[in-house]
Amino acid sequence: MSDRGTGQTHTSGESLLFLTDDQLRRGIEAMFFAYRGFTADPDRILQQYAYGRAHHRAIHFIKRSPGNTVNNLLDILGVTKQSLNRVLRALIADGLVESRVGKQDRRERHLYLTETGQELEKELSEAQRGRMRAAYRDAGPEAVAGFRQVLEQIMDPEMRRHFQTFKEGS
Amino acid sequence: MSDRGTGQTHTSGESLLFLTDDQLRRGIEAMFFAYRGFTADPDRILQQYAYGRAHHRAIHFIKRSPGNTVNNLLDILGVTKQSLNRVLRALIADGLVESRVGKQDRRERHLYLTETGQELEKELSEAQRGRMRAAYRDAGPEAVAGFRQVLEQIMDPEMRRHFQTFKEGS
DNA sequence: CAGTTTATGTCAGCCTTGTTGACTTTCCAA
DNA sequence: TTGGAAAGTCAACAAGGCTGACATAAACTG
Repeated sequence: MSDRGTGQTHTSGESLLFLTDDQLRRGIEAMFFAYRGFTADPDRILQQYAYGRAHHRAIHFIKRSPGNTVNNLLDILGVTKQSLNRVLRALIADGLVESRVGKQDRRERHLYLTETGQELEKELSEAQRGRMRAAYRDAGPEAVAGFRQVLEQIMDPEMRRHFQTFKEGS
Repeated sequence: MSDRGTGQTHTSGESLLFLTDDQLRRGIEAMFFAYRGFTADPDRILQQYAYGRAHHRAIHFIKRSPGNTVNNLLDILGVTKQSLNRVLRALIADGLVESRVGKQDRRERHLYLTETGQELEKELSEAQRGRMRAAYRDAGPEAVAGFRQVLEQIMDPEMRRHFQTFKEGS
């Protein structure tokens, strides 16, 4: 099983063994298991506040670019406005997010974290960064560069747009 | 924001700029966007069969180690037996998975893909591998090694056990 | 052999988070 | 002034998590 021709061949004398189906399968499983770990710590925290991952995602991207419109957030998160709205309504009602009417275009709502929202964001992101920091440290800077490179290639091109690519130098 | 002390320091003269909160944030977002791409192709296929990601995961791990018991699968997938059972029931009813009573221990059920199950598995994994292969090829073997290293560090230790580590050499 | 533990399955009910469809309000712009 | 975009809301539904309770069969243990 899984030793179909693809990837077993060689081109231009370079070994392409890292492209075998079995290597790809390992990569796939690594993504699966790692993503579980990646979300585990924030999930535990969110439970205490009766929130879910959807709330975390909204909080994260509002923190990243405060004043973002709902439409923009919808595009980034890739969910329907009804789905996002339910989450935002809860966060606004609980005083974690503030929705301000746009000044140029008063149809738009610009989203900001309140003080309380900042606090939860910090708690969540510190937990998540803690794990990432440990992983980065153990793997080293070169591995991290490869990690980021591969992840960026896995993304849909439209998502790569939202992902502010790390430009090195300086 | 996000320029707290951690990671900005230097130890033993080595630059630890890759551990800044901002770099970590980028890694976190990369995981988020990449995971979306990672599941996008199989998701599209599954929709045609009225299955979901949960079915894909079960199919994947039954394919990976045929004859696995339900308990083992539960451990790998990290869901409740009720949740897995719902999925397995559908797959068995649809003739994609076969459940055989254990020979040593007749309480156990050993799971196998049927011919039809193999076919769907192939369709799903070829789609998913296609994206991974392209990403791997574009990033190159060294980036892939780093990618795998970091992912393995992100996992929970218990999950690392299930993840058959790639041992290089020959 | 009796009692306990283990593996599995199943029913019922709940929650989160995604979906679609329909409809309203606001308001910009042609 | 009218069309359409942006945003919000209501309703209904589905997938796939969860807990709790319970049933069965098999294996294990004293």
